[in-house]
Amino acid sequence: MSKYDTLNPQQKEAVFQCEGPMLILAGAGSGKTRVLTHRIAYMIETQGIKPWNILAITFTNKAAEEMRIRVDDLVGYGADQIWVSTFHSACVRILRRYINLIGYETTFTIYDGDDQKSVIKDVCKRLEIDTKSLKERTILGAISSAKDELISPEEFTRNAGSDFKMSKIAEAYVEYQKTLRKNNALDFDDLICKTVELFQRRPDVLEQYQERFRYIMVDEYQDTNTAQFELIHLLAGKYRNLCVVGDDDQSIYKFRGANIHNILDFEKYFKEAIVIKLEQNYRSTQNILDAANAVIRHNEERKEKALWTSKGAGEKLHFRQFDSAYEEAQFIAYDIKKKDRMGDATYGQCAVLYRTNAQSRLIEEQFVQENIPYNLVGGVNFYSRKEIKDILAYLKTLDNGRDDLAVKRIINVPKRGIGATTIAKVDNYALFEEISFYDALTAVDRIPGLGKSGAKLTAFVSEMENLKARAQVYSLRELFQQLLDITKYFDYLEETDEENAEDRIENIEELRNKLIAYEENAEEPTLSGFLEEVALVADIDSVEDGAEKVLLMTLHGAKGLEFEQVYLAGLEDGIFPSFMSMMEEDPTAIEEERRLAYVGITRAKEDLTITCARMRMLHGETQYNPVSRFVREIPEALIEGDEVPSQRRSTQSSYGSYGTYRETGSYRESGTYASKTYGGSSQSSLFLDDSMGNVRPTGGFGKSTTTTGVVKPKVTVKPKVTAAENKPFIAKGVGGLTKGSAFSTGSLEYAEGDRVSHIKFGAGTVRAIVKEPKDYKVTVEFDGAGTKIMYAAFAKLKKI
DNA sequence: CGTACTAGTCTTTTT
DNA sequence: GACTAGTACG
Repeated sequence: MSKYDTLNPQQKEAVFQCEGPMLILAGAGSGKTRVLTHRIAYMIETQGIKPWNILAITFTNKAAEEMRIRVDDLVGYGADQIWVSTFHSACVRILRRYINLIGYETTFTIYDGDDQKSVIKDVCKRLEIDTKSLKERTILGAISSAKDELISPEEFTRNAGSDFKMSKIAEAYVEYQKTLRKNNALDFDDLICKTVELFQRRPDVLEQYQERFRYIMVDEYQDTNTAQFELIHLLAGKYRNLCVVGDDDQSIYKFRGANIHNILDFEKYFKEAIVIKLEQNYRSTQNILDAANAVIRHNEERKEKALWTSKGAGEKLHFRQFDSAYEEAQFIAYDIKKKDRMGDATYGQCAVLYRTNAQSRLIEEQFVQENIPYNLVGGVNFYSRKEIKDILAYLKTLDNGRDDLAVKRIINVPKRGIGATTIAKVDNYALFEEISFYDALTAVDRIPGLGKSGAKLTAFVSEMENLKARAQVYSLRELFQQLLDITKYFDYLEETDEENAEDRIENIEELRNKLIAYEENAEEPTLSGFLEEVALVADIDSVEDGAEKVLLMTLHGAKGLEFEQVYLAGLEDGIFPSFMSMMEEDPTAIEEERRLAYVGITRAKEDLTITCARMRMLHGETQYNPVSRFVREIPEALIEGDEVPSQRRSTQSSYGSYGTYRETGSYRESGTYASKTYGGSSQSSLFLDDSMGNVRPTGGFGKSTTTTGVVKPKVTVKPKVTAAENKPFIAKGVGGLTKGSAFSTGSLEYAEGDRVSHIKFGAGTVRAIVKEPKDYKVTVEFDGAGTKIMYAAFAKLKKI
């Protein structure tokens, strides 16, 4: 009896084949981690492969940790010699050693999103880029995509050609990269592409790592971007022992540069590759799998596969549609509470998944009210809180004086009477002398025009130098305490932000705990080491296992996890799939959303409850959404609960609510199906048609539909709710739903032949205007985007 | 130089 | 609606 006997035939095939390239297409819940860990064990125990020749790469620290633990369990010895690491931390480790070969210092700092933002802001100011017409986030997005694709500033500039916007972005990219280098800093994307650059420029270094990592395994391969792909291929280039595991159906990070073709075309790059499909699912019931399969089948771009299980059909999926997002949240809280009370499930077995972080709030409120313990993943990252960033900026300043951003952040926090003008003067001097901001501070007497402020700067510097000196002799936790003492940071919090001071101090204590934990666990604890660890954590990494708490998180956050009881909330067209994806002409945008739906469904082991709301508030607007198309893609026979308007009806009827919806929906520019923006008089058929499901009596609106103790809110079918009935009712609203619904037909300010502008497509000429019962249909020939037909109410065209 | 108010933006997802 | 950055004023 060996540990390998429990594997199924496909898993065995994957485990026993250690040499050469291999693609494992591992469906959700098919035991891929098991395969990877067993494969590692097999290599070491029976193939005599040295542990230090093995590299296993994952995307999150949590996944890496989990794999490490399981490998430790399986392999008696030497497991600690295996590199089990995320892309980012593996690269940091390599760069800390060799980045000096490509012009950085090995003490580089890592910039997070906020840091990037301040840099780009500064860059825009210097280059006099008008951030109204070219947003910072647009520029950063472009830079990030460029790096994902390994496009250098120079190449980007060449590609930009004479295009005004692109060449502006190119300028910004050049300047941004210069600034980072000057600050001896790398952003997240740099970590990957600088490593690639290192390998490309220094074949000797590459070879050293090729020799070291003779056996490479990559998890979640479908999420790799071009830079990561290149990195892996360079490393595996010599021995070609590359085993990638992934599921094209779970590729959900396109926006982050993930290239689904990395997995779809693996066999093209490695012709000799062995391909193994793992289709037996050990996680979910047949009903859940059938639902998942039914949904994902609608995607064109995928490798055909179908999950199956030896488990029984199990419970049917549950579907509930509510009048408001408030009631939806209420139901979820009640339902989970009921399961707990009835002994059907514990809180720790439940998870609520949603598309956007904003949706968590209502659910959280209900959980608080019902005293349900929960854990929220995501949202405002712990490390991006003000007080945490301040303390970290201090630590960075002590660790690496070259990080200008960090120094500027804390030079006047707590207040030291050092203002913007003084900082600007020092900055100018630093720029002129080509030294760091902090170095300029140490040469105060040479900076002209400082006046009295000079003394304040000197005081700050000696404070820092004092601490730096102590850092040499004291432990990290002692240094932490002295930092707090010397800066009187807690006093500062209490003076400036009385209300939240307690929470903020608590957060700092939490940071202290992390630092202490690091100091105790690390082999050779250093300040740099701690800052690095902190820089590379994801939200999901800090989720405690075994806590009896309901988990609340986005669908993205849930990938790789599983729960007995899963609630998918907000399954509405416009929320999930998102407006953004519905507006894209490119059909792959919806396919990506569908994969996300597939990920969501397959998280459930026993029970899946899908909910949605007819009406919800989003950035201050009331919005009406029909049931998500993804729900309609699930066969009726698998679902119970409220009626799901069928897919067939929605696609075949030319006048049905979905037909209308889709037609107009695809032309929407931005915002919502808000009462505010929707023109026309047919809103009742658009939004509240009872064919979409059951419309509940308006009287129950906002009030508790769930009477005490009874968890199942009854749904009464009402023949039809007219807009007139519905309108005043929305205007009143409950729970913050106070915005009125000012429906307006909106007369057109333009005519045929006029020049108009559109937020997304830019300038164009109106070719035709056709009046339709509920709106004007406008044909516009755009200068840069071709001819589009759109509804006036949605297009928000401006005459120019 | 620091504070208080206003305007603008945001909300798709994140290592 | 909430948060943040920018501006005007003391």
